Parts: sequence; C-alpha cells; structure tokens
Amino acid sequence: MRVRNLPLSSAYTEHFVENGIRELYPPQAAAVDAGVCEGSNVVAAIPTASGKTFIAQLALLTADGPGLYVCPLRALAREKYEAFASLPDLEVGISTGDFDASGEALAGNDIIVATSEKIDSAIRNGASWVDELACVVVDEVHLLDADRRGPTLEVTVATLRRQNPDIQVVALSATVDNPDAIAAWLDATLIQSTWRPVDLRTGVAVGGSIDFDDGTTREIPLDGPARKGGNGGDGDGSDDGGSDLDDTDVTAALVANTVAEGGQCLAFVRSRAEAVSLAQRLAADGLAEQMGIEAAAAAAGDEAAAVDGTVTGHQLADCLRSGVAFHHAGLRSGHRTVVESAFRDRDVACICATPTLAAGVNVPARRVVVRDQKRYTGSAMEWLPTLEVHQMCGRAGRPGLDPHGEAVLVGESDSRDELVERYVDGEPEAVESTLSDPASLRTHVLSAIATGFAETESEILDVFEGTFYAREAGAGGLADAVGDTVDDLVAAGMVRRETAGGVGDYRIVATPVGETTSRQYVRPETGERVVDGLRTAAVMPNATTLTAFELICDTPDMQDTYLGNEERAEMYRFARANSGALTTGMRETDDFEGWLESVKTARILDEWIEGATVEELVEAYRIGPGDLDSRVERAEWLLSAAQALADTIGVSVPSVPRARSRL
DNA sequence: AGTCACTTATTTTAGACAGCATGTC
DNA sequence: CTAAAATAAGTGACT
Repeated sequence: MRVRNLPLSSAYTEHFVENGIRELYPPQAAAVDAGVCEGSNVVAAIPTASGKTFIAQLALLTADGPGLYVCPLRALAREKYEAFASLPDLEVGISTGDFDASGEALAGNDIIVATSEKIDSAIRNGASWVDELACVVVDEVHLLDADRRGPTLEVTVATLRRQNPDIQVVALSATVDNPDAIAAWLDATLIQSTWRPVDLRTGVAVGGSIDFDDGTTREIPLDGPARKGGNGGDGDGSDDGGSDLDDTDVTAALVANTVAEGGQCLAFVRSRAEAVSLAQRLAADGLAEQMGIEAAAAAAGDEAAAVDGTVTGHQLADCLRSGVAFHHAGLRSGHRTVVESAFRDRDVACICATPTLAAGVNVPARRVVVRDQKRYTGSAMEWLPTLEVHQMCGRAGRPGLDPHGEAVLVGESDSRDELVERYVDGEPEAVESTLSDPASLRTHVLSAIATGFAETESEILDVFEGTFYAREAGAGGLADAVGDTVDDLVAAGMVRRETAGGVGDYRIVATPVGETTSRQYVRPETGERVVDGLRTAAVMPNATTLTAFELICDTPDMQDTYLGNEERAEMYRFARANSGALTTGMRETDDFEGWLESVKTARILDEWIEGATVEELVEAYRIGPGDLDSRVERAEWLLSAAQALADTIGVSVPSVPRARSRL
C-alpha cells in the first residue's frame, strides 16, 4: 500500500513522501484496512519502532474534527508534539504538567498532545474542548495495568467515550498477552503483528557464547580482564567455558564487541549505582578511541560538566569523555538530554542504564545487553516482567542503520534455560486492570462526584461502566467496593450524603474540601492530611517554612526519601529540636519511620530555599541531583494545592505562601 | 606500630504523572 | 517462600 493512495490531502502525502515514507509498513497497511482513516476504532499491538506514530497520524489527520494524542511520559509528549507540529497547516497544542505551548486555550487546535493525567485533570476542571474531540489516540495502552496510573488512563478513556459516544479510539500497545481483551473493551479491530523494520534476534550469553533464538550461535572474544592470579584452586572447572568471568565481564566483552563491529550498545542493569559503576569500568576500555570519536566525546563531557558541579555530574562527564555514559532517574534533565542526544549522534559507544531508558524516548542501538534480569522489589528479588525485558530488547536495531538488532541476556550456565523460557520464548504478561485498588477508587470516585457526573452509588457505577475493569470483571464487581469507598470519603470529609425528600433517598455531593482536592489533582488522602495540617499550623505560635514543607511532604503525593541508618539518629534529633515547628508530634504517628522520611524531605526543601546548593544537598543527604529537582517540582505543586485548600477552609497559614514564593 | 590480605557484617536497592498564573527584548 | 552487590568493619599474619 502506498502513501499516495491514502485518503489524505496532498499537502500531507507530499510531506510524508519528502520524509521518505512512500510505502506503508505491513502493520500500517493493516490499520488502514481496518479503517483508521474512516473513523474506525483500532487497537494496534505491535513492536516499538514499527510505525505506530504514523498510524496515529493517519487517524488524527483523517478524523472529522480535533484529535487528542494521549501518552504516558512528558518527554514522549514533547517528542510527539514536535513530530505533529512539523506537519503542514496544522495547529498543534501540547499540555503536560511542565510544559504548555498552545497559547491561551487548547480549544481551536487540530491536535492536542497530552499526558493522561492532564486529560483527567482537564475533565475534572470542565474543559470544554474535551467534548469536541473526534478522535483520541492512546499510546502505550498496556500501561493500563500500572499502579495508580493505569486506573487514571482507563477512567479517562471511559469518560471521554461516555461524553462523546462517536469518538474514534485508536490504541497503541506493546506486544502483550491479551490485546484482544483491550480491543474488545474499545470495540476496536485488533491489529497484531511482530513485524519490525529491522530484524531483531534475542539470545542468551553464557561465558563468551551466545545462543540466539534463530538457532545461531556466536562466540564473543573475551579479552578478559586479568583473571585473579590465584592458584588453580578456586576455578575448579565448574561449568562450561570461561566460567570464572562474571556477568559484568561478559557484558563488557559484549559492549567491546559491538563497538569493534561499528555499532552502539545499551546495557541494562539493576540499580543506579551499578549503572554508574559499569560505565566507569567501561570507560577504561578506550571505546572512544576505537570509534574515533574522542573530540565529540570530549565535547559531550564538557556539556555534561556544565550542568552542575555535583559528583554525579563529574562522574558522567568523565565517562562521556571516554565514550560511555550512564542514565537513570537520579540524573537531572540536563544530563539526560546530553546523554540521549550524544548517543543519537553516535558520540557515545554505550549507555549503562536502569529501566528509565526502556520505555522513555527513542534511543535505538545495534545491540542491547540485559545484564540483570532480577530486581529488588521491597521484599525480595524478583524476575523482571517479560514485558519490560521485551521493551528493553526492542530498543535494538536502528532502522536503516543497522543490518539487524541484537538483544542479549547475560546469564550463567544454570540460569540459561530459565532465561530462554521466560524471556526469549516466553509470552509477555496479560494486561490487567488495577482499578479495584481502594486508593485508586477513592481518587476516581471523588472525581466522579466532584465533577457532578454522579450523585448516587449507582451513577458512580455508570461512570465506571466503560472501564476496562468493568469489561473484564463486570461492573457489578465494583458495587460493594464503591459503597465502601463512599463511606471512606465521607469519613475523610471529602463528600457527604444529602437526604433529598423521600425516605432513604439521598444524593452524594462533594464538600468544598473534596471539590478543591479533586480540582487540585491531589489524592483524597493528601487533601485530608493537608487540611488537618493546616488547621494545626494555623494555631501554632511559631509555624515556619519547615512547617509548610512537613505538611506537604507527609502525604502520599510526595515521594519519600530514603533515610539511611546512619542518618536516622541525626534526623531524630533534628525532628525533636524542631518539634515546635512540626504539625505532627513524635508520638502521634503510627508510621514513625515514614514520617521521619517526610521530615527529611521537608528539611532538604527548607535548606534549599535557605540557599543551599544542589551540590551541598546531594552530598549531605545522599540523593541524586535529579531527585532534588523532582522534589522541588512536586513541592511547588503541593504547596499550591495546600494554598487552595487553606482558602477553601478559610484558614490562614502565612508560611505556606512564604515557602511557595521562595521555591 | 603499621601494612596487607582476607573474612565478615552492614547497608542498600527502578521509575515518574499532576496546579496555576504570567510576562522575556 | 525467595537476593545480591558494594562497602565498611573486623581479623590476623607478617614486616
């Protein structure tokens, strides 16, 4: 199927042809056959980089009215926004928490790109443009099963369809086990394919040999680092070849081999610290020289060093100068940008990364090495979900640049079979709804009431009727849970039951606090905690900015900050010394550890507005520079929510605006 | 006393969405 | 029901 034959205006077909898109990829053609251009609902469960964006564009450009593109990450939203904005004669808007580029209103745009939370928020705040949409594209729908965020996505999609029954829905998913269930939910035609523009083969490496899924085997030269010069005693010939090399040695050999063949590599590891240490180890291998990119690598290093003076920044700069990099959420966005763009420009041989890179912006490499397949989950070490490993592997192979992509899982001889079974031959997990999680229900039930969509339990159930959960489990499955949830919300002061005339006849309405909580987009538990804190703070003789910070940090909407053993005693002293400025007494909390972590976060933020530098805070509190940035960003949001709540309950806590203005 | 090789105990562990109102030459 | 790696601290032989 050719682009020229598509029902698009010539301006668009020309644009696509100019960009080298003439012939449709098979999955794209299948989408056209399924009617994406005629307003049909379509679910495409296809690999990354097999042309999803184009399918989205077809739907949006042929839709009979404004379109919406929903995606899970801000960085992704930016990427798509730019892709759409480059199309001729098109008004494109973007709306994410950190970025708005659409003039005063989103109404009037042909295409709007936004995160799912932002759409949810727009609906709660009664944005009118939402009702005029003719088409919505949901990217990465498999995120439906993510905690917290999945329910938001499904409720948002359900609400959009309820408000707007004729809306065309196009959903793009990674390969999952039950795409048919998603398609059934959306009344859509399912397009399923494993086709990729670049071949991908996946294998398991044990020692220096890789067994691929296509039956081929490769030997990788292990110019192994000097083996420990001990006697022959320790390496008593346990397993097959080269068994005294550990996973990191194998990983290094795989990276070196990729570079020797002129490719780039992504290496996935378990933790931030290991991403850094792997990068530092690879930095000693002279990869920059081998690729002949010394000058560009040095420039990238300087760029990274210019971001800040933190230890992390220096480490990254040093690695970059040697042609390698690391990437994880503790990096500031400036660091990440340098790493990502240097890699795309081929000025970096290898990125050692945590899963940030698996689902984030597009950074394809010839080879992907997954060194660690297990991760600590809070109680034990668990295998990574197959879906996640597949997403990492899917980054292998740059269309048009690499002959094929290679994904290699590093294992031991005794784990080989398990790795093959689980990740090479294994099917990805099925997507399951998490809407029944009580915390999510509280949020969305409150929202349904506050927006006026529902006034009774049964109307709440109606709102949820269009969700993936209801489709899979039946809406009745939520009936009891919804009743309990309303009781919870009544107890929290978010809603109340109002008797209306007849006996047992009542309607549920949001209290002013509940309304503000929903509009400010904080969780009900946060709203409740903040209201309590504000009332306490209002009568405190010496409330300070620390008070304001403690109030917002001791909520589930603020991420907690790891409190090391070493620090704990000191933090305890700090809390005691400042107990007069804290809204919670030391003995009042039933989660002392959690509260102490909040105090740590509050303390960091308080020092931040007192003028402490990133370098000092990162050093003193052992957090990544990116962690500080994200906490500051959240604090801004939560303080503004706190201010709004203070206004609705008519309480004045001057330290809140004071803290806010100094962030 | 100081150094070094080695053993044992302790510590730590991925990621990332949201509000709101303006003013940059 | 399940972990693993890095680092800190401790131990002991030897100079």
